[in-house]
Amino acid sequence: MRIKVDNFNLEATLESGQVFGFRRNGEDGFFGVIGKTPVNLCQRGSALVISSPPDGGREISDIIRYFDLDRDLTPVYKILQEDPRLAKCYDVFKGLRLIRQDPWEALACFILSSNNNVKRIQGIWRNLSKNLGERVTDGDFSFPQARQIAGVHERTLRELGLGYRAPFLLHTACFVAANPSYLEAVHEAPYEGAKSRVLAFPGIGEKVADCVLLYGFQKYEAFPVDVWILRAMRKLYFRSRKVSEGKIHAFAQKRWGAHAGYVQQYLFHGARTGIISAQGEEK
DNA sequence: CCCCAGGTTCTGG
DNA sequence: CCAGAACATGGG
Repeated sequence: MRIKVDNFNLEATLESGQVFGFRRNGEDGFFGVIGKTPVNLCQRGSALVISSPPDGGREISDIIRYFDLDRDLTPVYKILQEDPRLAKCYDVFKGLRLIRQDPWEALACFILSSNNNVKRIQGIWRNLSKNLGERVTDGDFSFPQARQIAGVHERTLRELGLGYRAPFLLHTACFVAANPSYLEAVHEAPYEGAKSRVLAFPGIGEKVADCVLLYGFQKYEAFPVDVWILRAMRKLYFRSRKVSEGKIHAFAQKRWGAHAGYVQQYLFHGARTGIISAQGEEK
C-alpha cells in the first residue's frame, strides 16, 4: 500500500527517540509493530510505502493517525522558522511528526527510559516483547499488554534487563491491569489533571510524565526536559546559566503553548544529532 | 576505574 | 525547597 504524504520525514520521526520498537530494515526502510500488525515502511519522496507481511494489513486511516499525518504543521513551522535558534532544526528535520503511540506502551517504555540510553531501551523493548508479547511474524513480537507484565515476578523483569526499574514497571502494570479505565481518564483530562494522574505511578517524575502525556496521550503542551533539552535550552535561551528544569519547562509552555511538545521534539533531535551545538554549558 | 545514558527517589540540611 | 547520593546495566 502506498500513501501520499505531505510534510513528512519518516526517518526523523522514527529516529528521534519517541518510539523504541522500530528498527532499520534495509537502506531506507524500517520495520516495526503497530498494535499487533507488523509493518515495513519506507519513504520515497512524497510516497510512504507500507507492506504488511501476509497482508493482514493496516487500514490507511490507521497509518495516518499513527504518524499524525492529518495534522497541519503550519503553526509549528511558523515557530521554528521565525526563531533563528530553531531554524536549523526546521531546515534539517522538516516533516518530523509526533507519533500517536499506544498509551500503555508509552507509559511503560518511558518508565524504562529513566537514567538509561536509547540503545538499551530498545533492547529492553525487544526482551519484553519476545518474552511476554505476542508473536506477529517469524521472529517479531508485539509489545506486551499490562496484563502480561502484571503476571510475572519482579525477578523475571530484572532478568530482562530492567534493573532497578523492574518494580516500578511491575507495580504500574498491575495497577493498569486492575484499573482499565484509568488510562482513559488520563485521556479525558486536560494537561494538568492528566499529569497528576501519571505522576502517581512509581518511577515517574516530571520529565517522564511529560513524555508519556506527549507521546501516549497527545497532550501537546507537554515539554519534557531531559539532559539534552536542558543543555540546549540553557545554551540557546539562557546564555548557559544554571536555570532549573522547572524554569525551562515554564518558559517553554509560556512561549510555545500548545505547540511546545512539537518544538521539543525538533529541539531534542537537533541536540542529540549535533545539528544545534548543545555544548558550551559550564557546570 | 571513570563517566554517561530522554531520571526518580530518598535523605539530610 | 535544594543539593547529593544511590540506583541496575551496558558501552565508551
